[in-house]
Amino acid sequence: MAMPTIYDVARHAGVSPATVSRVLNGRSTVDAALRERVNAAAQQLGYRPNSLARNLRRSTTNLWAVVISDINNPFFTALVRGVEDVGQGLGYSVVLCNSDENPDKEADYLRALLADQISGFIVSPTSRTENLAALCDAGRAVVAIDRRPRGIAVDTVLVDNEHGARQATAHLVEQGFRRIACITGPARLSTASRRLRGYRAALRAAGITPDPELERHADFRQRGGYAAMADLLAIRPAPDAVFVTNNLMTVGALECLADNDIRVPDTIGVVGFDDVPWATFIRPPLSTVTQPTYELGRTAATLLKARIDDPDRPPETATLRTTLHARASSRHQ
Amino acid sequence: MAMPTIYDVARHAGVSPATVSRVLNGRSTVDAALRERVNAAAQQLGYRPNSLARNLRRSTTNLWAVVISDINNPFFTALVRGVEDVGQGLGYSVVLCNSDENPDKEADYLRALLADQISGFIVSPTSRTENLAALCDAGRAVVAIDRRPRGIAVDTVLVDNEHGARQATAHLVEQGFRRIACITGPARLSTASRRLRGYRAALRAAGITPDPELERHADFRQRGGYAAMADLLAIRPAPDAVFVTNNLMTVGALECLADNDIRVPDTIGVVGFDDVPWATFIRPPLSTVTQPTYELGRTAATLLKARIDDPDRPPETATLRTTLHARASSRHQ
DNA sequence: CTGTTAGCGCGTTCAA
DNA sequence: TTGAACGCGCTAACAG
Repeated sequence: MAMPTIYDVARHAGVSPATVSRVLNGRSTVDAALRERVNAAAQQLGYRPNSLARNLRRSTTNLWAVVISDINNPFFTALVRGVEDVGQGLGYSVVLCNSDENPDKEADYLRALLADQISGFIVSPTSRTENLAALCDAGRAVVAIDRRPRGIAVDTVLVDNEHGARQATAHLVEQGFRRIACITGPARLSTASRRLRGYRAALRAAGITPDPELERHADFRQRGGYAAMADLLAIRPAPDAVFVTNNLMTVGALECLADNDIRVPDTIGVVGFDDVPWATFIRPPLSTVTQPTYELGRTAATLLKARIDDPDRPPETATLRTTLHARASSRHQ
Repeated sequence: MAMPTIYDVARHAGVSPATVSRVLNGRSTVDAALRERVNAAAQQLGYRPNSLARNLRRSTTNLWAVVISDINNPFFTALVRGVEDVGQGLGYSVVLCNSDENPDKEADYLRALLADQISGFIVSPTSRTENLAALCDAGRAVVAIDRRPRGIAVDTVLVDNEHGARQATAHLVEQGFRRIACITGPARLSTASRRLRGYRAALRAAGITPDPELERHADFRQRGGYAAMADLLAIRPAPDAVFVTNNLMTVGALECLADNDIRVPDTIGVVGFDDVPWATFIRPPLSTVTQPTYELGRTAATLLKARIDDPDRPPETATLRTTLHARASSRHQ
């Protein structure tokens, strides 16, 4: 029942363990006949190299860690899928950790993972960048995703948040909305501030002065979106449209509007950020700015692999584009 | 920059590596003064045991693998969260694999993971149970989740699918619907067949003979739900209600109804299975049968730990209850 | 091109 | 109670 070792295979094939190792890793060239015998023996015994031993020897693992800040957010899980697909293809397994946007939790995870000889990290960093810096100092391959870590040179994968927010807001302006509100995330996160900046830029470009009263910082979660929307509804004169800068807060905002029997888009036009599966079948269908989520994950994985293969390459930032899907929720009557 | 080893700590504390090991694992009793010195040295050096070496020596890992069949399904990701929370608390890391409902892919993963010395498996098994059986034969701790693996004794965590389906269907009957259709999953999956069975049982209990024409087997995904719904709409006389047995297919069914301008619940009443974040704010709010998803994960993790601690305990099946949330989508006019 | 040897870092014998 | 020595399974040196 015990798994066969490389010695079993060697004995079975009448060669030395080193030769088996060479055949299995294809590092060095081995005589065709021997190679054949080794492969046959391995096959026959159902041999699989013990990755613990292999990794101890190589002092690295075939593990990648993805540390995201909200496992309940489909944006992050979709992204992880992109990472996994690339990672699997390259022989890596992926472990997923949920920092919950908590720098201490993030620090704990990273410290533990550091000891686990994890070979690569993909992190959506919390505001505190020391954690990430510590990883880099320890010489680990690191890619930041979704947010730009401040003051530290590391491979990074982002979307053009400012552009996406500008698209969304300009679309609302075009439709004829004038008092456009914005619900964005915590100011300390680059995603939140960039999207807010894009929103403001689009307004200015249309000759509208951004009104601070119409801007709300919430928590990127459903509850926060709900509260911010409720808050905005109390303003007089009321906003006639709202741009919500992530998926979960959009759920909350829509829930709030429904609870208050406010008609979309008649009373308030809505554009959300991120894709949601129900965008097309709710009534009215929801206008969204979508991120290439899966592609973000793939890109991060690719960058990570490049970093692992060449630790000295200059850090790179990949910026992907968002797409505006204009639907009925933002149609001006 | 290299991480300190147990030898470094030993030298620093003026003891032997064996003593350090003993202190750190608390197996054997060590003189208090020495223990103190060792702890101080470890602390000071920032020592973390190399889990590769430790695990090679112990020939096990601190890794759990969760093999689910659809990573795009929030049901599974929520479940994984429950597993992770318990696992982390016990010192395990969790790797996530996506079998995509493909027995071959499942087999590949499990074979690979077997070689990785993974200490515990939580699997939502595809129809083919040999894969699971192989794991058990190899003496690994295994818990099946969501589906009942046929012909193999293994710890299992389920919900009472039949009960949940009966609840949903009985509720529709109570509301006055009479031609109630059911869109369920692939017949080979116990979840799909149990839910179908519960649906039929509820109809019979109400004196309605189940009509095979109103039963559809789809793929538990959005597209399949859409197609099945379209299919049902062509039937004459048309169904006046539909029970959809998972979240993704419910999205598809609702999308189909919206595309055809069919009013819910006026023309067709709808009850879905699984919770969805948008259930309450779409119009009409969606009636659902929800599973205690997170709790399912926690339960599986707890069972897994028990199995690891005592490989000889008799296999156990935990069955959790569903909850019916009756909302406007199933209100008879 | 192949075999022998050593050691990755740890936990666990066995003596003392 | 403590330390010395060994080996988990593998791969990278080094010889041959």
